[in-house]
Amino acid sequence: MCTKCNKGKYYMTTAIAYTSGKPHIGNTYEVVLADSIARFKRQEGYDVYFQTGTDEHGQKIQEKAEKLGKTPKEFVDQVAGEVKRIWDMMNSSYDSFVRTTDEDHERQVTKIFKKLYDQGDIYKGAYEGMYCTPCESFWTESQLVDGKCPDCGREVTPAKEEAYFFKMSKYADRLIEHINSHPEFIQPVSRKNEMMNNFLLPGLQDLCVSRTSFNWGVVVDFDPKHVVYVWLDALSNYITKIGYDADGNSTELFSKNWPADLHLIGKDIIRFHTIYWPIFLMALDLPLPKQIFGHPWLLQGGEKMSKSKGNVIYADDMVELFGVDATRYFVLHEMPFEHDGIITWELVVERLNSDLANILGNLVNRTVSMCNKYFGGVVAKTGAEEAVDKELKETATAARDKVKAKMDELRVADAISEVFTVLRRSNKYIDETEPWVLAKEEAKKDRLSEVLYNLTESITIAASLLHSFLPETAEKIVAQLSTVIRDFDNLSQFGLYESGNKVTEQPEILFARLDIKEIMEKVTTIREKQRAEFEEEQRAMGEAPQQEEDEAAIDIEPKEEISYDDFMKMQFQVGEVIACEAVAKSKKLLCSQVRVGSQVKQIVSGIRKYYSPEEMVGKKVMVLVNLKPAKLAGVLSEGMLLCAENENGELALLVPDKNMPTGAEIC
RNA sequence: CGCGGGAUGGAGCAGUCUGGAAGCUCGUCGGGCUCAUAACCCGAAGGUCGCAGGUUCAAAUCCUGCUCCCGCAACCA
Repeated sequence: MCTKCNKGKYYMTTAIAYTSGKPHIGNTYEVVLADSIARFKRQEGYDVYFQTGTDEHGQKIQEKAEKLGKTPKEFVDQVAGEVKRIWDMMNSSYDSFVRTTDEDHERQVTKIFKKLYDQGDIYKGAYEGMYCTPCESFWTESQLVDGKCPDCGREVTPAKEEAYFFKMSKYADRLIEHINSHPEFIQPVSRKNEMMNNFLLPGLQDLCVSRTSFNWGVVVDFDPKHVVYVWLDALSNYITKIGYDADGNSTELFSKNWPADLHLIGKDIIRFHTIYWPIFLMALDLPLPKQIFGHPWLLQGGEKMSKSKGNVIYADDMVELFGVDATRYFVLHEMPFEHDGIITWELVVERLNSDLANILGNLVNRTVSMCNKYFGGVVAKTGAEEAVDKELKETATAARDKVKAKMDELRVADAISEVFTVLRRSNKYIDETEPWVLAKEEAKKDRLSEVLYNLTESITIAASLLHSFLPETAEKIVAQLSTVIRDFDNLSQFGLYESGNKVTEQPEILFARLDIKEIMEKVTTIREKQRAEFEEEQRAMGEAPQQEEDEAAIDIEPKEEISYDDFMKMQFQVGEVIACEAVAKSKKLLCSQVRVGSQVKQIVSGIRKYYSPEEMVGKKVMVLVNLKPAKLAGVLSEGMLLCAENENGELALLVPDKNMPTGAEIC
């Protein structure tokens, strides 16, 4: 009956995790999602090849390793080990774990780069832009903040640097045509417009595909001061690791599996996967992947997780508190298809209690208990059917196709809900049939047996469908029922549970109910531990540890020493904001009329996010008066309002501690 | 006027393409049941579907304008 391996191959990948640090639960979500899809496809009968791994090159990694006093390789070895450990802990059933520092991968990337260069798709040119010398970074005009380096706020100068470029525009029309004729290519569909309108239709610029500012990467063999742009390097993993060879000696694994059926990625890197990657593939004369799904993010209480905010949730901690399957359940079920999902400890506990403990665990437990109590554990079909059975059977047998339909659309959360529909219906069935009432009359013994058989059968079907999502739990359930996970093909039939089987005598609690208070106490401990680790890391990197949560100390790059005369060149005065309005063309800027002494200056500042025009009016502020006027977003600005800035870029205006008249000199 | 997404009972979401009695899960309240993990089942309360106009017999859904939130804006991966 098994149809294994007759539906053809299914090659799927996750994005490879960037090894700049330990992945949090949001990153882990991706591999769990991929794993559930892989498992489901296998169950359906596809020959699945599932690849994941780590992206280990790049400037960030090099810098971080340096700060920690390690070689980049030592550093990525450690992080990649962590990633793999977490992926394994989550029970991900990948077939291949690629690392971009793998020798075979690096060799192929070198060859691919050369091939593209030889055929003229990559050419040597010069990158021109605004350069911030201390930060060693190029910025585009649009990235500059008030015409200055967005990182450090210092002046930037026009500069030129030798670099290799990829002729993106050459393939743009073909890509547009492909995307238009393959509506399933970019998922969710709403992303398609974003890519088209923002990037493809305005015209693609050639992409700079080499770097000289650091060397932790794949070296360009014919021009060794360049390393290959990390994205060209990273994206290639999807073909190199399954055996692509740029010289035409690709392996059988490659010819069998390419093109990929699914690239599962985060919504932040859709551009790289739906524009650059397909174009690289066209240049290599390879077919394009069939589908790219940019999944949403898991946000901690609506905010991005970040170590400095101290709100990171790690898979380790969740598994320790809830177990692997509960963690898998939460991320899979709580993640909507189109937009970001929210995770908080409270929500996890709520979901776990209501769904896993109450609906699923308790159903199995009460069913097994009744089998033992009334029939010594033996589950027998007697044929004593009643009308009420019909709906239960229909719900159970319809579930498989419903789950499949949702999975085909990659709506994993909805697929799980379909299984829970069966479980909810089963709980209701118990109430409808009232086995404890039947048990009181000897004459109704057959009916009682039939009822318990129907329940056991429904649970077996549900557990089999749950196997892709909660593999351990599904196995535990069928073990308690003394049966096995049923073949996919047989899940639309009712009554295959072997009559006369004996279920376990001591049903183990699948998911214990949790007390939110106890969990939150443990969470406090976890947070403290995290904070300590974060501070230690900061110390190891030679940076000052943060003080109190709300009073962090910040060190900035020391600037050149200046003389008193230099200081005196700057004219600071107290000003009073007499009018203020938002700059229409911009989102960040406010335009204030500031009275300084007897004159009024128009000053534009990037503080709209932190101050409303209304609250600005009447404020006494500190003004740098003799700054050369400049136009910001087309509006003339004749000075600067002084602000303090914290590590999150939040701004606070400086105001005099005591009341001072407008025009008072600040010295 | 840069591009795009969102706003639906206390919370999280579906429904919007293809107009036709406002739905799901959680929470709250009331009831039932006792096989079970204080679990399960039934019922109830609770919403001007962001705001303002318009089209229509009929609008959460279509059109126009507005407000607020969130992404992206191309070499930070």
